[in-house]
Order: sequence, then C-alpha cells, then structure tokens
Amino acid sequence: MGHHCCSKQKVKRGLWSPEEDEKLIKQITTHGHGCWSSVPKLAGLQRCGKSCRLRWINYLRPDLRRGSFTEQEERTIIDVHRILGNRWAQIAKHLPGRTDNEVKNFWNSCIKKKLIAQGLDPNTHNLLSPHQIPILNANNSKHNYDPTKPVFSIINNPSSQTKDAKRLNPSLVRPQSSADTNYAHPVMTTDHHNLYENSHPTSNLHYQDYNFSFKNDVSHQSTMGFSTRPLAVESTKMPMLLPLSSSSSPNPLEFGTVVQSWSGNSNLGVGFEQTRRAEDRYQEMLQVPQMVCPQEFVNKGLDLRGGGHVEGGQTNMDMITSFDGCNMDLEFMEAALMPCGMYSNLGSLDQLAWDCN
DNA sequence: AACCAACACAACCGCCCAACA
DNA sequence: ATGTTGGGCGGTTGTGTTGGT
Repeated sequence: MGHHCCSKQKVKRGLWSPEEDEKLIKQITTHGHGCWSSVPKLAGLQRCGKSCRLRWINYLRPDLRRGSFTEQEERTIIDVHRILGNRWAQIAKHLPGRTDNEVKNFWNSCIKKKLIAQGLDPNTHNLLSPHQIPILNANNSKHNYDPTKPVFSIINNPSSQTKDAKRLNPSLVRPQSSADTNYAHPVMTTDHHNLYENSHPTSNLHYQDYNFSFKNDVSHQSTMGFSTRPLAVESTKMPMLLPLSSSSSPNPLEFGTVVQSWSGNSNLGVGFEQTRRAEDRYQEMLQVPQMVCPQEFVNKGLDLRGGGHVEGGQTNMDMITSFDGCNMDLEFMEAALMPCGMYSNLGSLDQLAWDCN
C-alpha cells in the first residue's frame, strides 16, 4: 500500500533516525518545506513527503511544547472537545505548542478513560446511565480510576516526569550510536534553530539547547473556568459550555454570572465537579440544572434560542437548550473560548469550523 | 530474572478536499 | 467537466516501555 504521492519510490518506514531528522531539519530550516512531496528528494531522504511533513509538524518544529499536559490544558481539551468533538486539529489550535496527534493520543489514553470513570460519555460529555458505566477494578489496571477523585489529577506522575526529563534533556535520550533504533526525538541544534528563527521572524517561541521554553508562558494565565458538569438537556444538539468559576480563578465571577443554582448542590463554584456516584448524577439529570450565564451573553443581550434577547441580565435553562440552527453568536463563542488570551492564531471563528448542520 | 499485560505514543493508512491542468 | 496531485485530518496500528506477578 502507501500513498499515491510516494508509491513510485522506495521509501523507508518506521521510526526516524537522528540522521534523518538532521537532514529534514537542515532542509526545512534553510529552504522551507515548500512542496512536501519534493522535500525527501531535496533533503536526501528515502521517505515519503507525507512522512516528512508529519515528522516536522509533530516532532521537529521548534515551537512545539513537549512534556505532560497541564491541568489547564486538559480542561481546555475537554471543553473544546465538548463543542467540536474529535476534531483534533481544531482542538490543538487552542493549545499552543501542541499537535493534533498529541492531543488525540492524550485524549485516547487518558482523558477518555477518566471521563468514563467519572460516569461521563466521552463522546457526548453527557452522563452515562448506570448500566453503561464499566466496573473499574483498580486491581486490574495500572491506573487507578478512582471515581471518588476529581477528573483532573494527571500531573506530577513520577514516571512521566522521568519521560519529560528525558525528552528535554537529549543526553538522557539520544542514542549512543546510530544503531539505536529507538530514537524518535528531535535533534535540532541551536544553529538550526537560529536558521529557523531567522526565516520565521514572527515566532515568539524560544528554543535553546533542546529545551523548548515559551517567552509567553501560558502556564500562569487564568483558566478558562468551564465546568465539566454535563448538561441535563437531552435534546441539545450541541452540548452547552458552562463557564463557571474555578478554584484557580481569582475571581469567581470572572467569566460569568450565576443565574440559577443547582438545587441542593453544595459544590458550586469549585470549578470542576467532584465525583459522585453515577447513580446520583443520573438522578441529578432529572433536576433543573444550574445555569451559569457568561457575562458576555448578558452584555450582548444574546438570545441563545436565536432571535430574541436576554432580558434584565437574566436567563434560564429553558432558554439555553439548543444550538439547533446554529444561531449562536459565533463571535462571542470565540471570545468565550479565549477569555484570557491563551489561544493564539485564531483570527476568526472560521478556524473553529463548526459544522452547524 | 523472566514473562506478560497494559500502556504510551510515534507513525502510518485511508479518506476528503481544494487547487490546478 | 474531469482527472490528477498534494495537503490535511481523524482513525488505527505497531512497537517500545512500564509495572505487576
């Protein structure tokens, strides 16, 4: 098999060697990639153009951010995934320095399981009915998906830290000889990076000595503050974002105005729902849900049903039930997704590429 | 120490779409 | 209008690693 773009030529497959990376980096930093199908030939590589493109985009680009996903990034992935679904490339655009492949892998290997363990359907972000929730026996898994723990608890895993350290310190990971076929990490040199920087003067990312650091570090920015609470609106075509105050947000009303509270729910404002038994949450679906209306909705007098206006700065859940017809103010949606400037390169919501049909 | 299962993630596959001849 | 090509993307696979027995 193989792609039509490279079916005629003899191409190498599998992991990339340091020498191959070196050639590819040298080619792109000095000449740019241009037509990807011509890159292998120009770089002296026996790879298909697509493979070169993938290698560059996912691993060799100097503006990549490596290492574990932060809690904030995980929240972002979940929140954007709730809107866009498995559109990894679009989701990755909300995570500077992350690739679609990385986001996809992280979702499939980590977030998905956590959501399921929390009684949430990873596809719809709605509650699973009790009989849909798998019985997770911690004894059968390396990972302990304790449903009594919050969804977001991924960081500071010693083993992953070790991996990160290896990634960021090539001396720990680079093979001692070219015969080491396990090599799969960038080998861009500072010289290469300087070349790339010179040819990409708009880059605001800093690269030195194999260590990717950001001049504009997003790690200290405030969170999006979106709740992971699933909506109890079964008719909702597009799940609704619920901007909610977060423990890490200094201002609990930073992103929204509390319009109506969950009845009898004491953990409002914690930001991310602490886990309860799935049965309890399933019962909760029958209750009138809390709605936290973003201040921007109120300011804009946005009618979430499409057409009218929110009166008196108040709305209710009955009004916010559906995105059918896609009457949502897309411009606002973008703004709501970018409350703290953590997203880059999003000039318009076209890039969100909603499928409103 | 050896084996095995589960995991993590790099890489590939196949499809879609836009541009172009 | 049609066929070809290249780029992009999501889904899937392959393989090395890790941890438990």
